[in-house]
Amino acid sequence: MVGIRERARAEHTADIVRLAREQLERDGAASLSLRAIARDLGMASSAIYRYFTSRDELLTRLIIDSYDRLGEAVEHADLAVKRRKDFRGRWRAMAHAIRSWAIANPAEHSLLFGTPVPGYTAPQDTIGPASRYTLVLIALIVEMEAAGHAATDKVPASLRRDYALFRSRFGVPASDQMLMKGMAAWASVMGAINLELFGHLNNVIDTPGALFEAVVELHGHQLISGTSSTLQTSKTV
Amino acid sequence: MVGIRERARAEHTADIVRLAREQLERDGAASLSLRAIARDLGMASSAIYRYFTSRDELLTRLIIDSYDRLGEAVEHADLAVKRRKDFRGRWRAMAHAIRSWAIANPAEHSLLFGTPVPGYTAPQDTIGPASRYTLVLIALIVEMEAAGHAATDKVPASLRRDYALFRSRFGVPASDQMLMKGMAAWASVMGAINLELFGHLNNVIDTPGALFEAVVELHGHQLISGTSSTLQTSKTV
DNA sequence: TCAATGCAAGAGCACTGCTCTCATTTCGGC
DNA sequence: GCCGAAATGAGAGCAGTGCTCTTGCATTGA
Repeated sequence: MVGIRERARAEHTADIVRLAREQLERDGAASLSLRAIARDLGMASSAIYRYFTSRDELLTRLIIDSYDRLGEAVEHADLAVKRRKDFRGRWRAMAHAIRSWAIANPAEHSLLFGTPVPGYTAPQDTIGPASRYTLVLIALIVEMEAAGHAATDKVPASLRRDYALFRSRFGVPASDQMLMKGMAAWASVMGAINLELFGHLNNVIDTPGALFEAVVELHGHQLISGTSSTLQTSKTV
Repeated sequence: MVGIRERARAEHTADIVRLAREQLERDGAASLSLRAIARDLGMASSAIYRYFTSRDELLTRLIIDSYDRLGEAVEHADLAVKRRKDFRGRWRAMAHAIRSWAIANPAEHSLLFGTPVPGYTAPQDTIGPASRYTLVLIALIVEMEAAGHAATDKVPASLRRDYALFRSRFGVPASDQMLMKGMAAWASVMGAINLELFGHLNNVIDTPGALFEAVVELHGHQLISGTSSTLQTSKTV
């Protein structure tokens, strides 16, 4: 039997989160106000603290939810590619999914990938959901390698230990080379999206989507081809 | 003859900016407080408004200054490479300069490349200084191309008009291909730095500097080599 | 010398996160 | 069903914020 109180508590918590998300989407994370939420809910501002001990805790909840939504969007985009061996198509799909989600939810994207809120340190709860969208990417490069897409680039010695740790820590059977390429591709995609969303292309280029596509294609090449161009040359000559 | 008043005004303005920058470095942009600055200066908070009409105006001043410092750092790093034809070395130098500056000045970096302050829209004054560090990059690819480093990658049709506009708007004599590679390299570098500084590599990799280096090398290849790997293959075969 | 201007201070407004107290409502054991 | 314990909500209040307005004083240029 679920008590009246328990039920009301769940509802109120959900209401707070819902209103917080609306406010977040409208005004951005920085101007998220507990008092405003309380007003909208018709309750005293102090009552909010029965559900969230601080503004940061509410923010953490929003962050976790956002990571989850992003992860879901990317997973969905990947699974929508029917030919599972079409690695380039899957790479395109997930990269564009990240960008589309960011454009559709700019405030959430900023919350996740923008300036960390000062004084706020992400608690352990966030690192699980935070990795969800990257797991899709990792799965891709693992499958690629299993399908014979070996990479032969030179890997800086300084990274080998990191990659070894990464492999054992997350149980990812991918080569150093593939991990390096994958992370570089990841960084590029996130960088292009950030530049676009944070206005750094405003007076530079009119169709940021096209630039993004160029970045995606370029790293698609990198991922698919066995080596980067210079080494390729010395091999084919 | 410079009046007492004029002199005092300049000094006070400089003091305000100096204290603001100290506060920025210590606590981040979000918690920059005019009242705190006024306290440190031993003056009434309302007096600050004689020098800056709003908090945003002070922030704008800090942004412009930061862009200028970043630009200076990158220019300096580029000029420190004596062999001007060592394009790869120059690319490395400027990429690492951007990262070093960001690590040395995390709050400033966040101010420039993090979440835009809500409700704040960058005035025209900022776009000049904002482009300073990118001009170094642009100069590099122009010189590279002049030295015969032509790129033959396929350029998406959707970007041609943008690049044509870019060329005429900024008077940059670079090919579509080179512009595309340059922007992709730029996005990657900024992306890797943001991921590192905003904590997204925290539980992933222990030596972010090494990952950054890998990204830099990868795009160094891209910039130097005539084509990306796939096209290269079809040419050399 | 004197009016005009620049400037600093102080009070005040509307807002924020957060804490404390106090009354009310619900819950679980008897 | 009763009663103490726990959960909950309201309200006042603290310390802080950006910003405005008035008021008095100091500097300036004619």
